[in-house]
Amino acid sequence: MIRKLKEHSRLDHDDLAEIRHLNPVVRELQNGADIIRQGDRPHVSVMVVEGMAARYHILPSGRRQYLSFHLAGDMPDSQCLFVDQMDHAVCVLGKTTIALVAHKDLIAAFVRRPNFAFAIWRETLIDAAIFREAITNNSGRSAVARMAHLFCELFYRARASGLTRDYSCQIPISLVQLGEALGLSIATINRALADIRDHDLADLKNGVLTINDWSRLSKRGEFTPQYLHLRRPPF
Amino acid sequence: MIRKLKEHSRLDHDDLAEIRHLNPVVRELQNGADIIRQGDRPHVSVMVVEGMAARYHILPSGRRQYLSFHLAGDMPDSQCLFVDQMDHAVCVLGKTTIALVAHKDLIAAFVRRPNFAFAIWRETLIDAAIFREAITNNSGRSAVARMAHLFCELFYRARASGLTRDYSCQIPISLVQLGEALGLSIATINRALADIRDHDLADLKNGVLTINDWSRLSKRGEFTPQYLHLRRPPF
DNA sequence: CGGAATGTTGATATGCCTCAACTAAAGTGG
DNA sequence: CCACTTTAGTTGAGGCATATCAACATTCCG
Repeated sequence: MIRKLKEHSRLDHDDLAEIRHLNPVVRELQNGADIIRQGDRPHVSVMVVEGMAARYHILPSGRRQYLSFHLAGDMPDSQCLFVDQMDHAVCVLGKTTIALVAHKDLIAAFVRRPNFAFAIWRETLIDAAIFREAITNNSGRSAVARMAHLFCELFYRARASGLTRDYSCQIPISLVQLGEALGLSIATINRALADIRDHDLADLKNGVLTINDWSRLSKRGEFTPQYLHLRRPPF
Repeated sequence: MIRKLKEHSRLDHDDLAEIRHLNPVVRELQNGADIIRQGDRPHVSVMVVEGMAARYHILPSGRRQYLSFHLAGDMPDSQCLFVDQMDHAVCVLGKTTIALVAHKDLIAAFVRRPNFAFAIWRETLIDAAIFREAITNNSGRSAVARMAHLFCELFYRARASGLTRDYSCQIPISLVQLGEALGLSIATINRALADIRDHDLADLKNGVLTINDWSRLSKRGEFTPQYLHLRRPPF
């Protein structure tokens, strides 16, 4: 968490002490398990320790819309710290370990160390920037461009967090989930992935995302990483 | 601003005093004028006093993607309080009056009154919820449903802020802008609006949105207002 | 009064969806 | 260990919603 916050914020010694003083409960969850459901009134906050998590909406029709994906170090429910009721759900992808901290402990820490609060606040604002980018991605781009953009974002964030090895990282997302994230049918998803694979841009197989040509892939997806607001970009 | 914050947060006497102590600069802008551009490094924060504002992305191709709309009382750039550089732009719709407050004054107030900070933070989280809803809206719904949903959201928020008269409110958005918000061509927008009009659900004409049948309109757009997190829903 | 911006409508093209069949891989029980 | 089921991925054919292009009507505004 500290590493993650330092990616975008400056924290002094007392801030770090305050953070180390929080005492989280750690839990391991199986692939697909929900951390929080739509409508819940959570009193704890979640951090991903290992694995991935994702936010999603459930529509009246039962359709699922994935909203964002979260890597180790992310707080996938930071968005509900100051909001009574969940307007979306959060689940894990693959076997995932999470840490839980009570809201009241966090808020007490915020009051003592405003700088810590501002760092988490900034984190929630970057999440919002990612949402905005998703609006643009899913509204105006072709299937292939959408997928390329998502791959770029995931790989870029993974790399910034030191979760990549060479040009690969663990992204245990199925094609169905990819479709539910990008607002495309599974048939289209498959063909778009085949296209990206055939052009030697990238590949997603058995939960591993591999980038073959970053430059062409990011061009294909119109990916410009400013919106991630990282202090030290990995590229 | 106080009225607006009270829609979702509780503030005590000292918080209110702190807010009244801020001294904003007021400016009036003409239709379409930019408040902030993508790439700017703002050191002031903006509030809409009268009229409307909108966030948008500019893509390399020149295409514009509107991300959200903001009514009187909203802070359309709350999202960049703790972020160095704007990843999106903000413009006004129609003739609009805004108030500017320096970031450093706001942050000083946050440190003195954490509760005020939490209220603004909550405001930014509700903005994020609106972004999430836009992802879902633009990804999975038909043209008519998207438009119905947007009309519902705008009217609902306007009503919560006391900006409606009977079943009408001022929404000075052109069809082109509607298309750039919903990710649809202008031809489709026009036909979708005609459909909504012909079914007597709502109408948007000369910058005035009129709701004719709230129940059927909200059904058509799958509109469920929980994500707006209002303490006292207007319906 | 003229020009620009905005809104309207029709014809055609196309990207994506739906449906359906099939293959491959992963988990399950005998 | 193998048959059996389930889940994930692949591919083709046809239809439909929306894009694109084009012409025209209307309103706004100097």
